[in-house]
Amino acid sequence: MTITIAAWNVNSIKARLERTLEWVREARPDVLCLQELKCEEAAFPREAFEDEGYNVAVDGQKTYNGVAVLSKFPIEETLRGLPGGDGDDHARYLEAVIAAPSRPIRVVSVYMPNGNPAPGPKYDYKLSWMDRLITRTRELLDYEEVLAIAGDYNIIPTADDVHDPAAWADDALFRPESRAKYRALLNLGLTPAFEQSGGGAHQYTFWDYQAGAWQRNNGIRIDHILLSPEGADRLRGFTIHKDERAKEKPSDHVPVVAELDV
DNA sequence: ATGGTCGCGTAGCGA
Repeated sequence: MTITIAAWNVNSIKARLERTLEWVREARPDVLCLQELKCEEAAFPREAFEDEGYNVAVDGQKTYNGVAVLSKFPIEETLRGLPGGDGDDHARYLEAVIAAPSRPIRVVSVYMPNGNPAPGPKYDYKLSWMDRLITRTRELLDYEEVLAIAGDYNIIPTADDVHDPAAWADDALFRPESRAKYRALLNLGLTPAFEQSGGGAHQYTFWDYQAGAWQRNNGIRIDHILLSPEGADRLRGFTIHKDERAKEKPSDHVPVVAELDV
């Protein structure tokens, strides 16, 4: 069977509810990982998605962050928050096993720290958060399952993934240490669905609200779906739903969708 | 042009 796994930073689920529901009705992803909910779990519009046929798991937070996993199939939540945080209470990591009819699929909704300004404490937090993700990913890869780690990584992987590399040289999303840490994550054995399905230059997933970034196509590619070997073997396609950015009251990110033959 | 836009929450921060 074919299933689709989507990731979307909605930049407030309350501000984006109608836009999100509309897209869900059109795209009907089997699994949807959401980021930047900007609300607590109790305030998440759970019923609206249940009415569309989805099970819902939420790790919410007031004002900032917040991640969710929605699935047409039953969800078993396996981990909420990355271990090793020493009091880190940011809602940025939600891991679950989806009981798809053919086989279980492990899915993680991730919202990586932005890290700006760099250098500084926020950048240190980003890099240490990535170290914690690397540690957890090692454990997950040992399971040898179909695994998708999907979301807003706040990482521009290469100079092909930004309109103006020079302008972003000192940004936390593009600095060498950030990109090296991202490569270290991939080198554990994860495959980006984007690259596996052909990749390409200047395929953006985010355009700033400011300075006419969308109109000028001043974008960056920072939303990624990373697959275990068992997942990468089954990848059949990857799509960036760029049209969402042109609609009324859009998120600054657009959905990305991986299609797997499981 | 040394800003520019959103969302939250109702000032100023985060992105």
